[in-house]
Amino acid sequence: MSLLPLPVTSADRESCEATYVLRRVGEKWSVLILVILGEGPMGFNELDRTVEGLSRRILTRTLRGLESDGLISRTPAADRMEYALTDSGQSLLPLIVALGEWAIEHARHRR
Amino acid sequence: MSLLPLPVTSADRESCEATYVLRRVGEKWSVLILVILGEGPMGFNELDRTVEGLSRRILTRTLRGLESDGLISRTPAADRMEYALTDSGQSLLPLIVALGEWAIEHARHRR
DNA sequence: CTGTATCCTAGCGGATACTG
DNA sequence: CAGTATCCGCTAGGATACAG
Repeated sequence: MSLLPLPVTSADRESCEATYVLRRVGEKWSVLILVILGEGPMGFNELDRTVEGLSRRILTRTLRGLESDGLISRTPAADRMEYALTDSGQSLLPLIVALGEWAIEHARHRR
Repeated sequence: MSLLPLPVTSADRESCEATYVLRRVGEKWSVLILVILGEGPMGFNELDRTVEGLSRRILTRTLRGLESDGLISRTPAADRMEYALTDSGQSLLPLIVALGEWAIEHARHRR
């Protein structure tokens, strides 16, 4: 039995819900932000200071992307913006962590 | 207890084995190719015909990428090239499928 | 059958400076 | 504190044509 309809058409791809999550996961900082927020909500500047090498511009865009996918929430708190995982984001986290652990177990042989 | 060292430095990121897999998974066709090869080895043209909307150029690059990550093998067979999942690729597949299933369960609310 | 060569576009990622 | 405005380089993705 087959997981996929073969041949795979463009329409199949467009209709596939999986692609957008995969793209998001492939972004440079998204997963890191998700893992960090997995340890608790944070403000914008707190995130900015926590992740070295990430500019505010990119942080903003990354947060917006995660928010538009419903993975994190963005709520104004007293004197700061607070970012936190949504239930959706919470439920995705273990899968991402599993991917990370897989990668660590399988030493890369590239290059 | 924390999964991460906080703050996260650039060096932490560079040393993290997870990133390259995440990037690969985020590529447009990689996961699809992995899933297809999960059903059995295939030749180049077979793949080309199976996946509609994927040019030979991009197919070549995708295959090379997966190969350089050790996820698929590329062996000359009688009158064709044969691509197949490696053990490494086999072991990654369930995690990818899990991600796909997660995405299907959680209807996107974007846009 | 299995690619390569060329050329092009869009978008990610980033540096730097400015804003309410 | 939480962003925006500009500008810029790199590369993923693709169209099209050619090659051994």
